[in-house]
Amino acid sequence: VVPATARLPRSFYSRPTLEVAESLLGRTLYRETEEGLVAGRLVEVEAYCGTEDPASHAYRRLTPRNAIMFGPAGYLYVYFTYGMHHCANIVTFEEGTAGAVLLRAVEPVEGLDLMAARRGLSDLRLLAKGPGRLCQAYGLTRQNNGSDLVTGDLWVGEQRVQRGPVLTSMRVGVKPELDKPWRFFEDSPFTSHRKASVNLLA
DNA sequence: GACACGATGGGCT
DNA sequence: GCCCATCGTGTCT
Repeated sequence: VVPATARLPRSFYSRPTLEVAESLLGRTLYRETEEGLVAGRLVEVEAYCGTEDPASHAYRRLTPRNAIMFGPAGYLYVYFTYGMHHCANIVTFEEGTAGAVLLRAVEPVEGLDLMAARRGLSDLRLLAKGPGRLCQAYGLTRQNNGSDLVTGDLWVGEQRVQRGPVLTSMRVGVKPELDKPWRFFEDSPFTSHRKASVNLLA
């Protein structure tokens, strides 16, 4: 059952990246297409802080791939990696700062059959655990790069449901010397890399 | 043009 | 936990 909740306005995303990342946790990510509706509660995200963050794709300069991150907040940045996976981010902060929040995992809520069909498996815990799996479950590819979360077929609802405290850790897959404790997650069977859950901000 | 390298995930030990 | 497929992208020549 999809809760009757309005989508988040652009002003939600037009804030400092770490604030947006923390406050996205527990909110529901929706996508409605011809295939149907899928929804999942965000349980894991990571903040990437543009030209101030050597782990960000936007660290060096604006390029054709990362251009969307330099624009206004509330748009989707999707990139392709390892020859087979997509990762989706929500652009944050003010135009020109290139902040983004990587969507790493959701707890599936609605459209489980559609997610399972797109993923080619039915294990609930594996539908959207990890950024590549999340993109596959939502059907997101480079074609969705630049999608507007304020008006488009992908959006985040205002309602927030938290099943536990917001934990933080170093980010996943980032060289330690470049990293910051900018991963925000909930201890959940739907969160990836639970063993790497060192809370360095506590 | 050439080349090195992933903000990963599935399979196997 | 370890291995590695696979290809778009950025950077350098």
